[in-house]
Amino acid sequence: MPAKKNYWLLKSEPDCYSIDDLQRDGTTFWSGVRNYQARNYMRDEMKPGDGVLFYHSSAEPPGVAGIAEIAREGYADATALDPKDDHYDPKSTQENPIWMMVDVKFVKKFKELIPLNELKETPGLEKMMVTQRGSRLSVQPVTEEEWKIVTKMRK
DNA sequence: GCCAACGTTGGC
DNA sequence: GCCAACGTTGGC
Repeated sequence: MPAKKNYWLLKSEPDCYSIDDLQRDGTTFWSGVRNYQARNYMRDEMKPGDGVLFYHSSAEPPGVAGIAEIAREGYADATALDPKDDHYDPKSTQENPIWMMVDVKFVKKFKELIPLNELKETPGLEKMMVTQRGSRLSVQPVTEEEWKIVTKMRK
């Protein structure tokens, strides 16, 4: 029996990497995550085919911009191994990587972004991590119920 | 630009 | 192992 599909919310600052960039690239490495909880999700729980809500953070307005999909399970984050990279971490090695990345594939861009405000007002999303005050985690699990609600909010 | 939240670091 | 200081995230 195939493993049950999981759902995620990935934050990106659109000034840095937006849904349009993902649409252009098709697939990208989700590198540079330097938080252990987020790392654990990527290393232990993400698998190809999982659904991704692509979230624009530090944007005006912040919100869910579209849908993507996990294309490759966690592997060593190359940016942690490169001394010239801003995200270089000397504690991480190819044999013993501390940080992980996954590959993410574009699925669709919503006709209109779903602003965080609207998520907060939508019944069923009260417990969603991103709607909680002070939620900073850049890789968040999303329940199947939340996924269904959010993905039905836009074309 | 401000500041709340919160993860990380380092002195003890 | 505690906890204050510090840095970062991210909404507003």
